Amino acid sequence: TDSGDEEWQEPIDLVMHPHITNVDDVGSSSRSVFKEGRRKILASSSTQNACRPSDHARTIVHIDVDCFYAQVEMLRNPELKDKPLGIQQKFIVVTCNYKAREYGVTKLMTLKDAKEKCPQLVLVSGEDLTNYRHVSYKISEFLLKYTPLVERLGFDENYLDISSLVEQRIQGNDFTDEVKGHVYTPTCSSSDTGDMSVCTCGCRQRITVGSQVADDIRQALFEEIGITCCAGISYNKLLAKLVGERHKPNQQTTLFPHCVQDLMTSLGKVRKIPGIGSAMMKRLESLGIYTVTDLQNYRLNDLKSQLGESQAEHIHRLSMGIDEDMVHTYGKPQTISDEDSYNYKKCCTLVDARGKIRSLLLNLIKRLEEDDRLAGTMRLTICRIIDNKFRNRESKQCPLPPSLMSKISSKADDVIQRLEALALSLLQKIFDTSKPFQIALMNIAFCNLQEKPKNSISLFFSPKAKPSEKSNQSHDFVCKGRSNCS
DNA sequence: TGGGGTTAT
DNA sequence: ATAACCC
Repeated sequence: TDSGDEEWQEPIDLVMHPHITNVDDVGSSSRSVFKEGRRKILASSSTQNACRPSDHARTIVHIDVDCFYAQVEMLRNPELKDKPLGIQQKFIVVTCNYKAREYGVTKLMTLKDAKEKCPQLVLVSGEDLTNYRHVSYKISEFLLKYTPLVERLGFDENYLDISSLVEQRIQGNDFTDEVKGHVYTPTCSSSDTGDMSVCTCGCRQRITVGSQVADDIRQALFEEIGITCCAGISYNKLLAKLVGERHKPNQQTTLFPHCVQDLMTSLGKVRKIPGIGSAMMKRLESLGIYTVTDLQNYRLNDLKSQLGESQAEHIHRLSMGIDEDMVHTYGKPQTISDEDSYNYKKCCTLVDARGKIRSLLLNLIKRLEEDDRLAGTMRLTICRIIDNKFRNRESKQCPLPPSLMSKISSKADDVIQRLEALALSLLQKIFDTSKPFQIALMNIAFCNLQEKPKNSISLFFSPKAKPSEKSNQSHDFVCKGRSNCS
């Protein structure tokens, strides 16, 4: 990167971005500051206060809706607003509003525990996700008004790359020097001082303006849809997500590069890093790695020999707050699935199984019709109970004949019967259904989703379609998705 | 624990 | 097809 700088030697463990070649982001004066910052890395190997301009070029916002399901229910029925509210799925309170949290109700608490904490708790069933899904997409589509770079994570989180919006505001002098909302300040014993003057590259201004954009977005989201959310603002997805959680609910927090090390250290356990799940956590524990700091200080080469090169490098970078993953524009979903779980002995016979399959399919077919695509594949996933122990999930899938799928409709009973038969044969493939069994959960998924062919013949027979409008509009939607552009 | 999703191998 | 990850 610094070809003209001969005295500079990159410390081997801190070669973070071998592929980054462009530093055109920095002017000539800040270029020396850049080097200054990197010398600091040499001075104390555990800190990375340096401004690394290419890495900091983006402005990313993470939007996290406050207790999403509860908000949707309160929107639908305002009488619930001032009551403690829990959303129930089977015998679990999956989430609750903040009034309920005052009583000590938490996410994923059993019904029994929740009622003990809060006897007046109002419960709404949240097993049918239809309405949540609709509101979820309404929110993502609202966010698309700001930038096409919106990525969904679950139903209630979105990443936005607002770099160009920020650039516009800077060019148009449409900003101030004040950060909107909270600024993350050092909380733990890292060497980060919180001294803003350390942050001297252009990202300081971009992130500041980013906080102003985020604030506008959150206000507009509340005015237009009535939903409150938290936002985290920084220069990559990892940091935006992590910092947004610092002030909840309905607040936003901004993170500048000079406090990244402190934020990462403050997480404590490696499991707190999004991307490190329970399986990776166990592997790391077996290596004596428990905290983010442990992971940062572990020799990268040793980690590589344990986890393989790509995984080792990935999580090692995450531990330092480095994440170059781009914001991927969302499109239509890749799978459409429906699932139900059965406690006790609700699903032990073929008749039971057939009934469960049927109701899953009826639901799915409606959704597939709304989606307006054809499913190329059907997958059945189940979870069995064998001598009172939950087995792992098992699945089988099969192709769906296009001739069958093109006739799909909630009214075409013969098609439904054929799908039912196919699903049952998938069940047979998983285990011998003539022997006793107990199924705790079934999931049916339609995947390999393909846009319906819109050729001149179907256009001709389609009742509402006007040929003149058709070619334009279909192009529009096909290219919104990620995988159909070939 | 529930009812969804995605990506990597 | 499974196993990891996310909410």
